[in-house]
Amino acid sequence: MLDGSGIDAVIDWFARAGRELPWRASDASAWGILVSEIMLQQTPVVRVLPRWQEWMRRWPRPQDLAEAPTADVLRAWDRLGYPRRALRLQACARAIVEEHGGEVPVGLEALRALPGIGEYTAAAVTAFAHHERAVVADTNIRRVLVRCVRGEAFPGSTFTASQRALATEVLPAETERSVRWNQAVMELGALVCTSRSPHCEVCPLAPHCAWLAKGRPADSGTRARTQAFEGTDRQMRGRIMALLREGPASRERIAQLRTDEADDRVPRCLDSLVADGLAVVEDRTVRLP
DNA sequence: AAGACGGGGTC
DNA sequence: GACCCAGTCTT
Repeated sequence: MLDGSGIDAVIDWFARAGRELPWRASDASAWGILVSEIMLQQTPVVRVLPRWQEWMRRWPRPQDLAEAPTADVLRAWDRLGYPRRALRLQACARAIVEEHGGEVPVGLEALRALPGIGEYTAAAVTAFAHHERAVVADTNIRRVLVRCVRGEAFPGSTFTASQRALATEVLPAETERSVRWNQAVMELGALVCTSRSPHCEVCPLAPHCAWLAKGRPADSGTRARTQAFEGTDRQMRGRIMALLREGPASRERIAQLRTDEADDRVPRCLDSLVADGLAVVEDRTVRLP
C-alpha cells in the first residue's frame, strides 16, 4: 500500500540520500534540464555527466546549439550512443528558436511536438524544469511502482495503460509535492530499487512494498531477451561514426572496418547513416554533416 | 505491438 | 556473456 506516509518516506529519503546532479541544481536552466533528459535516454548518469557539462558550457542557450555546425554537435555527443538523439536535439533547439522565441515551451502538447521528445521527456521537463504537476514514468519509476503496489518483479519494456493509471493515482495532488515525488521516486529506482539487486534493507518503501512482503518473487513471465550487439548493424554504424568523429575518411578507409570476408554491413550501414543525416558522402570521401 | 537504434559498466 | 541504462520513432 502506497499512501501518504510512503510518499513522505521516499521524499525524506531523497532529501537525505539523493545525488547532487548539475541539472538538478537550483540555477539549472529549463534548456539544461531538457538537454540532460535527452542525453539520459538510455544512457547512464555517470556517462552523461562530463558530456553535459561540456555541452552546456559550449551551447548554454537553444540559440547557441541551433547555430552550431552539426559536425561539432556530433563530435561533442562523443560516445553517448544513439547519435540520432544529437541530431534531434539540435533540431529541437532550432524549433524552440523558430517557434517558441528561444524559450523551452510550457505544456505537454507543445513539448511533445518537439523532435526527440516523447511522453516521458515531455512529462520530465514539465515537472523538473517548469515545476508543474505531471505523470513522469521512466523505467525507474515504473519498476518501483510495479514492485511496491503490484508485487511484481519487473515492469516490462512498455509503459502500459494500467501502469499509467497507477502512476497517475499515486501522484500527489499538490504541485510542489508531486514534483518532489517524481524526482524522489525516480532516484529511489536508480539507487535502491534497482533492477538487478535491489537494496530492500535500506528502502524507505520496505514497510509498504508488496513485492518484498511476498518474499521478492522472481518474474513469472518470460522476460524479453536483450538484443545482441556483436555483429549487428548498430555496432558497425557506431564504428563508422567513431571514425568520422576523427575527421573525413575515404570510402576505402571505411571499407576496412569490415571484420571478415563475410561482413557485408559497411555499405548498408553507410547508406543508413547518410539517410539518417549522420554522414555525408562527396566524391570518394565520407564526413560528418 | 515489435524492431531499430550505441556503448559501456557490471555481475 | 547476458543484462541494464531518466526512450523515441518507425513500421
